[in-house]
Amino acid sequence: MAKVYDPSKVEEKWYKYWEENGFFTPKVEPEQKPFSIVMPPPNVTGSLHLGHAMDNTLQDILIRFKRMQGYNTLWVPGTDHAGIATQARVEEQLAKEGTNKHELGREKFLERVWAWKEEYGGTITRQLRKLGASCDWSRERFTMDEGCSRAVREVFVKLYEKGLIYRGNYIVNWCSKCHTTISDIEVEHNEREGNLWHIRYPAKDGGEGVVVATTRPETMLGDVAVAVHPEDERYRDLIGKTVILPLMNREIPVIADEYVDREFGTGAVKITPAHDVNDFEMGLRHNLEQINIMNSDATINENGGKYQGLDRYEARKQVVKDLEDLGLLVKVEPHTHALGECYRCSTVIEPRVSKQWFVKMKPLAEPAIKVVLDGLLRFVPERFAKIYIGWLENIRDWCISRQLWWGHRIPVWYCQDCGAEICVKEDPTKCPKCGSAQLEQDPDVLDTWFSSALWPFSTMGWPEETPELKHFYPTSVLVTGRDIIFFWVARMIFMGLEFMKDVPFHEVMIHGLILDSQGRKMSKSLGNGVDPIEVIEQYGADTLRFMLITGNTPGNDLRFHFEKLEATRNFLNKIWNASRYVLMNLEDYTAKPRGELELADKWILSRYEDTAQKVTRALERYDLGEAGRLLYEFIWDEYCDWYIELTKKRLYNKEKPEERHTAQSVLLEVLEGTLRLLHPFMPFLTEEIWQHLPVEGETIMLCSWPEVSGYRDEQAEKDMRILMDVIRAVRNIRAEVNVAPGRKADLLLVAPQEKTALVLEKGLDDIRQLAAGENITILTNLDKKPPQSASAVLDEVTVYLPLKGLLDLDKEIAKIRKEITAALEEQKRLEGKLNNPGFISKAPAEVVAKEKEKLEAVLSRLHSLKIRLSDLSEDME
RNA sequence: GGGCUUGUAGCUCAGUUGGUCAGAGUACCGCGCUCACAUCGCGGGGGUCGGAGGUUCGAACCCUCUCAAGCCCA
Repeated sequence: MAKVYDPSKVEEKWYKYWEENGFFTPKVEPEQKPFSIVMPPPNVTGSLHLGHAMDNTLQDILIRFKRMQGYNTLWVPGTDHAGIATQARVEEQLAKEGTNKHELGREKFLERVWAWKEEYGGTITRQLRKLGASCDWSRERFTMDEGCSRAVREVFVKLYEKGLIYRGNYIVNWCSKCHTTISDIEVEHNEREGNLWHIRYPAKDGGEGVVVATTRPETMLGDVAVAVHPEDERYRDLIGKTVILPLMNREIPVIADEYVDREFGTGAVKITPAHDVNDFEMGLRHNLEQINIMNSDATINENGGKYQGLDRYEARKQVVKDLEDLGLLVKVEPHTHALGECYRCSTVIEPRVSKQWFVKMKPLAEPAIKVVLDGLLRFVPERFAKIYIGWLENIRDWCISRQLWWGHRIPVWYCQDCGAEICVKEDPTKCPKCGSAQLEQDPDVLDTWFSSALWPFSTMGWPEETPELKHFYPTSVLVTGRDIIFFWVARMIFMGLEFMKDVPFHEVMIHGLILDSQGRKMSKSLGNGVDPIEVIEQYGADTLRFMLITGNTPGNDLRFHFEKLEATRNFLNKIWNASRYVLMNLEDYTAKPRGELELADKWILSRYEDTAQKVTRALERYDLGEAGRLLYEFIWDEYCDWYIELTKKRLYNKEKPEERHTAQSVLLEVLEGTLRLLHPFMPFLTEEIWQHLPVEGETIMLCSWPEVSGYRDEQAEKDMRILMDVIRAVRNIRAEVNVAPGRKADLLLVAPQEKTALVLEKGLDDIRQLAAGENITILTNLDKKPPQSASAVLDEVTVYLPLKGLLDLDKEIAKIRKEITAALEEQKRLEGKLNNPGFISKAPAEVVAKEKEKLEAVLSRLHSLKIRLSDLSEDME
């Protein structure tokens, strides 16, 4: 084995081994307990980013953990057809070729998209393999594949028949660049600098009229009214009057509506029902006309008079200029306001009235709220449940039609003869009403999230009643980022409840985002993104995985630092080298019952057991960071820094083969168990090492999870602590008085308690080795004054390191005095506590006992310190 | 405007239901290439736990207010 672990040499090999041997692919075993996850399908257009890397690492850890625990484990991977994104890619391609989708025609265009998907769509799934994801690729799905499409069709038709899908003329969010409608949650609101233009609308009767304030002067071309608050004194007389819309010279009424905010602007607001959501609703209340003044590319249309053909922002400039010329522009003031932008391309959204398909949300939302309130579906961390519920309680109908070609086509046909609307599972050939064959299918496709909402059951074969569906649905847990709770999580829940009559998963584990080192979101525009594949190439997948899940707590964001990666890589290397040590000393090892255990053996076995228990518990409550931390501490601080060192004397002494064998056996047992605990986190490293170990089996990933045996040896842990404290104390003294590490030193250890002395006696060799001691004397009672020494006073032991005239007495005395002061303070604090009747009567007995123990320890130490001080003082004389 | 999260050592973060809590990694300082590892070992300095008040025998941890940063929704 090399001195340094090189992940690039082993990762690909093991992944291939696992995948080719079908280790990721479960057989459906109805009598076994199932554990299943559906992977949030990344966009086919995408490549892996750190968010995916973290999300899938979390899932892989859970899956590998449960697999080892013996669950029948299924992790379904797949990709999403990503309507807008994918279509845009192909359109770009066509543009380069000097053509466009309209020249190609719908059918040919879709062929191109499929071809594109075949060629580039595999990128992200290849990258997931590099990450080590143990998902079942034999069940990989795509939201546009045959099965998923059938599910979409089934769901649409059923919802339609139930009256939950309808077509209506409403104001929707239009992206003039993507050229499609988007749903409310696909709109991002960002603060932008703008102006508030104050414009006078003169009265028809020649009066002053009214001044309105607006952030969008160009929309006045579509104004149909001016609204004021009914109780606004300023405008009371105007209500019901008519004003003249400048530029268009249209007569429009002044109406009263409570929606108007008197404080904002002038208190009078222009009403453009076709281009503003609130105006739209007010328009319905007052039965106002909707005048659409824009084309789909956000240029002014024929309803905009002389402004026709201008882009909306050009039109704005022109309108403002013309108003100014007319003397109707009263004032302009700077104003920041939230603008709706397209989540994909950041183009400012244009509210627009058009005929779209909607899902009626109220009836679907109610049960989705209930399952969470009833605890049938749990969010981890819990606080995300509130966000989820809050959203569903205020939900508006879901606009599901998109003006794209790539996606699930809306399964509705219109009879060209009788006008019938036909929605059926199989494509119709003639109108069921009039028999006409003149049918035309709706040109739009469905929102991509419509199909992903079905993911938990569509991937398992629904609407067929497959064995997978029966066994693995509901899935166990969904792991995803908090940014798609609305887009995806909520929709899966109500669809699952509606069509499977059961939740799609029992728990939702929400994790945070990955930020750059300065705490900013990673984004293309900032150029601060980090490519996980490059990280994997440089540091290995295990290092990336471990780094992504440690150092933070569930639900919180994580800052990405290369220093953290390096620290993790070093940890991997540490494990590698600890394993090397074990392996190098295992040549003559044979598995047979071992002899008597030493204190160190009992100690490490007990610590291992404790670690295994805590790691298991942490994983079960989805606290993966904590589990990783526990393993880090156990491996580095306990197994490497102490246990390995403590075994050296036995391993390097071949004269006592039995003792050597015992050490080998415990080293191996603990290492092997620890590797299994570590495997979900670092699949590649653990497999590579495990394969070198003298153990049975095909792969570590199918080994059983270390069972909790309940073995703990409190006494061993306590005794070991004494030994460790003494060793640390000696090292400390040596460093303080500058005794070269290589130089041996004599030691005098005084332990008043017989049992403590016995522990030291037994640990003599260990102290000698780890503290570089030469002649070590252990006494229970110091009958004569010790030689000139540097010393350390512990609770149960006083350590002397004789220094034959080298000692700086002043310094030593000062040190002891300082310690006495500290000890006295602690004594005071503890006594104060124990003399407090409130504490004695109200605190639990264990706590009181603990404090008493502490006091005794302090008193004992204080006693030793005083003796020490008087001895030193005598030396001074 | 409503809601959520965060504010603990120079930096990045832990701190499970209030009682060895004041921690880890990193950075920094000393000493060491001892036959697993210098991607290392040993030792060390460093924080009035954002601020104020309250509950309690006892608060980084619970309550109120307040300041700061970020996110979501309107």
